[in-house]
Amino acid sequence: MVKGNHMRAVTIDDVAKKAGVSIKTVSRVVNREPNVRAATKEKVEVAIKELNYRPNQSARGLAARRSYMIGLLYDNPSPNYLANLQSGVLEACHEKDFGLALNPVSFHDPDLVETVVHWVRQSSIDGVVLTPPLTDSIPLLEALSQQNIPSAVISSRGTGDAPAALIDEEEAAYEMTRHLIASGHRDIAFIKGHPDHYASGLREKGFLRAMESEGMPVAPGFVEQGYFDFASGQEAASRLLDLPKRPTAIFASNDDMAAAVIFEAHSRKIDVPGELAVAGFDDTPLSRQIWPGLTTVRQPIRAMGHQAASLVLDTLAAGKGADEERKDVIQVDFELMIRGSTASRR
Amino acid sequence: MVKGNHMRAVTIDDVAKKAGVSIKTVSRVVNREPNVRAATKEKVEVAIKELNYRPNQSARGLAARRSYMIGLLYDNPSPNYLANLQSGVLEACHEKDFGLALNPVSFHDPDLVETVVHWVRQSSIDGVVLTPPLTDSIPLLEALSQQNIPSAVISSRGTGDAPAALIDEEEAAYEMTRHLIASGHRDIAFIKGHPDHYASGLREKGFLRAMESEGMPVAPGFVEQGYFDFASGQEAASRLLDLPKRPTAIFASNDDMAAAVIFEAHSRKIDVPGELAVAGFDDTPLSRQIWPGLTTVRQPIRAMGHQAASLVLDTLAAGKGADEERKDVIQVDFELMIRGSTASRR
DNA sequence: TGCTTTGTTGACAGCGCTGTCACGTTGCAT
DNA sequence: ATGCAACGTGACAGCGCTGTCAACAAAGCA
Repeated sequence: MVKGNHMRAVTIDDVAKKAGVSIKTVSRVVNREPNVRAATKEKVEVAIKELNYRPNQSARGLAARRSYMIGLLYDNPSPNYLANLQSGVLEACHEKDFGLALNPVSFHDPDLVETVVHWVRQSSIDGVVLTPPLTDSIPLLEALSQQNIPSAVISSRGTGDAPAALIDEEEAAYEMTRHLIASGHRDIAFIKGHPDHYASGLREKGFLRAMESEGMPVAPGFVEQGYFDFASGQEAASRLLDLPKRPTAIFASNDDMAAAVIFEAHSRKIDVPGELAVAGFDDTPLSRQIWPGLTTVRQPIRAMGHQAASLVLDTLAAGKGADEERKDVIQVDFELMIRGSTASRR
Repeated sequence: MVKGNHMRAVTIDDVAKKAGVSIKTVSRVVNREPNVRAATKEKVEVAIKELNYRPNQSARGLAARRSYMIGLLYDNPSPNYLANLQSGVLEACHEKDFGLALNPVSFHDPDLVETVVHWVRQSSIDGVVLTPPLTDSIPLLEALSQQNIPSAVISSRGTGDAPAALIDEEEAAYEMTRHLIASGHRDIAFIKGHPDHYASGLREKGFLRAMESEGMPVAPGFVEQGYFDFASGQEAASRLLDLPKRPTAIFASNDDMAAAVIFEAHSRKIDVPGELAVAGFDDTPLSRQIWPGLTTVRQPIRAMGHQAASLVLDTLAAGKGADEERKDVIQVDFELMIRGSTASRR
């Protein structure tokens, strides 16, 4: 039996030969360096495409003393969030011939900063993308910046000044609340998100602002603490529905908690949306898979992941360092997804 | 402001000098190669510790023509599946100081095999973990094996002979069906999984075997085709519930489709589980977040990911190649999760 | 026109490590 | 003792790429 045909991988030499230029020129094209004549560039690009050439990361890393990888840091996100985000980040990396290194960490790890910095140095990670709530850890952001590691944050950003891809959380919550009000609700309760997440505060602010702008008081006990997970949503819902005069609508800071509200309502034989309207935030698949469909805010996580990764990669390509302040903030559009759970009251 | 302190990293030369040996000997110690005298090894290890030396992965990868990375191949899995699996795989990689490279591909891509082989070759991926339905592509498995790339498959495996981490799908479906029967159901319908997935057939087989073993005929039209997604589940449910004599229980091949059945039942005011019992497969979070809670089969995806990755990594460590046939099959336990959606009939 | 400046390209020297091979040193059977 | 494995070690040549610098061409300027 013939052993595997170990055809040599396509190298920069092959491309250079095919394009009739030196390997250095190929290198220039690959790395988008300036000062390459358009015609030459074209030739090289054709050769690259024809041979389906991909630069060898190890060789690149060794020669350039970097890893050509960016890191994605996350702390126990919802599977859906992670999968979508990662898909976008991965795509951006792929476009720029970068690799992606995943690093699940714990926000409450006292050695978080040290761990991350060590990891970055150890693996020569060229840049990182942070997800909430890590995005709001000033010490972490500072350490990264001090190490000269370009980074970008997703979704929220507290007082940091890293580039970010996010939506206007407050405005989204504001509009959702107004939708509830427009549907005829006055007694609207709110379930807050995890306090570690800066965005939680923004969503709450949006809710309160909408209520206030309509001159509608928020009844005592109508704002409950949640932690973004189903269980905490269920507890909050339970307390809310136990209230002597219970709300006619509940706006939960994310879909999992909103689903919990619906679950709790169902098990108490409270009709949704007849007796209780429910709104969530995130537009997870869950929101379409429960009955009734959940009214929620859609944020394009995948696109945001792509944007954030691109911010990092562009910084890398441009400055070769993170010196120049490029405090970009890419604000993407959210969208209210109106479904059965807030169908108009009769 | 001082720019980052660019201390030169500790290299193998530093260690060699300090230990008074050649760099090759240091390399031997680092790679646990045999034929190094204990005393020498000791000296080197001390030097490594004192200098806090870490081998440069890029250099290692370049010289050894491997990447010290394994790949995870997947085709559009559910976010939950991916996140869990990946978490397990990542953990296994971390334990062995390996990196993980993700590669989303398309099962129906006519160039699938070529794409994957090229990717493996170009990035010097040392081994791969496959997820369904890629696990069932004989051409892919063969190409991988021919390229001498150790691989392991997750969940299902068709006629291939790669190492695998899986559950007894048929037995699980069998037991679930028996649970339904034990709960008093006779008119049980089944929604099949995606035909691309080998496991779909196994689940159906388990269902049919249970029905047969009880001498219960499966009514015509009681087996519907589904594709693992919510929409197809909804269509199948719709047809099933339109039947003149509709089933009293529906067993869907996964949770998403089961959720769709419940959704459809709800919107037709059919009480679950009173008038219709529903069972799923996978134990996704969704199964706990809908009302009523979904009876389903739990399979430890995360653990299976860990196992599969370990299979690959062990092969790598052992043979330096995938020559010796080590057709391991790790069968892990599933568990019936009985929840509200199949509560006993009165 | 001659001379500088700017743009474009390639030759070449490593980056830090591992594979190969050759050399010296043991241990063990004769 | 003697021969011959097996063991232990190091010299050296790359792995595929990028940084540096020098060569040369084109363009601008006096």
